[in-house]
Amino acid sequence: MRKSREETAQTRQRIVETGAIEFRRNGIAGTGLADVMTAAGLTHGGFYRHFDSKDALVKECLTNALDSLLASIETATATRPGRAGVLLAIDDYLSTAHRDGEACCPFVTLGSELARASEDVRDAATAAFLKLADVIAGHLDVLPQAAAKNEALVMLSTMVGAMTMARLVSDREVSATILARARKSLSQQVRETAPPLATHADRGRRRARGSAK
Amino acid sequence: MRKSREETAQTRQRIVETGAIEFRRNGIAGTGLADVMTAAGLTHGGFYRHFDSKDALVKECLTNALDSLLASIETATATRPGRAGVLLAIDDYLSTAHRDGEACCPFVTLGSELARASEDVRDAATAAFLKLADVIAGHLDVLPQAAAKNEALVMLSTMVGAMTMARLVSDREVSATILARARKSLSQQVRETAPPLATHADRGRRRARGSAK
DNA sequence: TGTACATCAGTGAACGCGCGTTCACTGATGTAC
DNA sequence: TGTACATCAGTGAACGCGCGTTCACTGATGTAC
Repeated sequence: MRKSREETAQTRQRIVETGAIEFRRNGIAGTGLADVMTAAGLTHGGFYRHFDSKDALVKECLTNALDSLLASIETATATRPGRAGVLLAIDDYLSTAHRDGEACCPFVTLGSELARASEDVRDAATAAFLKLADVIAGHLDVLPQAAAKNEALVMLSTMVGAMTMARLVSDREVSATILARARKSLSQQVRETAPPLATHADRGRRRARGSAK
Repeated sequence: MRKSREETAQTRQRIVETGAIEFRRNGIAGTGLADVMTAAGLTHGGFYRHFDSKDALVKECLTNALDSLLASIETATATRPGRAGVLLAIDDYLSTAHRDGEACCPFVTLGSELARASEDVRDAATAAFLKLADVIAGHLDVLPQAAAKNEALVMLSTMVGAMTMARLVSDREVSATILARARKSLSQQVRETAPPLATHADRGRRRARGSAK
């Protein structure tokens, strides 16, 4: 039953992609290797031809999921220049489609489990989180990059927290409200983003919207 | 070996408190009943004299943990009137002590697992989250309560998200940065909180800090 | 108040089950000549 | 290019282990008279 090199590589990829979905659906501890292999159309015995251990699979699946997340946020931000791109990414992330989909953010679907994962796995998660912050920060172009990255870290935290709560809450209406208010709050935050010393444009905008008539 | 009614009640309480810590430490799926019972100084066989199932224990432990969280936030907010109390609660929650302690917020330590928990468990979590939002909203007294509650939902989401990321990140410095920037951002948000139509005091404060000079 | 009996908290062994991992085996693929 | 052999992807059974749950048993507590 030996398979060709190409087929082997495809099988391996299929296991990773299946696992990336299954782990997010049922959690790391809640997903057995047999579950993943069956979902990938295989029997569990062949698992160790492709991976050294469950943890090795978890790491690859997480990396796969994080890459997808990064790609989707890069796509969204790239659609429009500057802060407008960030607004789009926020609305995508904080959508009910993202909440209910099988590709939901791994920081949300696996968040509490990742805190207890192996150093390897946590390193991968950390790197991806910082890369995400860089992408967001790159579009907060009215700020110095150091300040923008700090802003991005908080914005991403709000996104992860809001999605986490939107998923764990048992009331659909509350869930939708959490997402909607987080979208509104973050959008406003992005629009109000301004460098430490106000620019001319910013001063005009602030006066027009805020305290004056 | 029968115990007195008082002893029995104490034992039960001890199991719940031990479980509330163990489940947060190792996750729900990662904590066995034998682990909890041993940590409570008992053998696992006696478990079913106190609870119907693991899920029943989980529910009680979660409720216990959520009550503690609510109490700590109520205590912090009650220390100072109005928004100053909220600032205190934010700093408490987003501290490294809270991050590293055994009483860390269950939305953080169990977040992704709770999304897959029984309806019972999720109902309890939902009620607690809304109660927390009410406590925070009650102290955002410059806003109408409906608006204040919406603000509170987003603020709590940011707190949960920032703590989640601070725990899962493998780099201690990044972890501290996430907490620090979330504290700063939320504090500023609370201080800038203003009713839909700016008050005199607010207008003066905004002019002094922002665009003028 | 004292006595006899029923109750039941806690112990420790056992249950079936699913887990991660290993292994003998199969037969198509890859390699060496 | 063709042939002989080695490799190895995948199967299905088996491994030891820990899980949630059950149970017979013990003996102190609670209750009834």
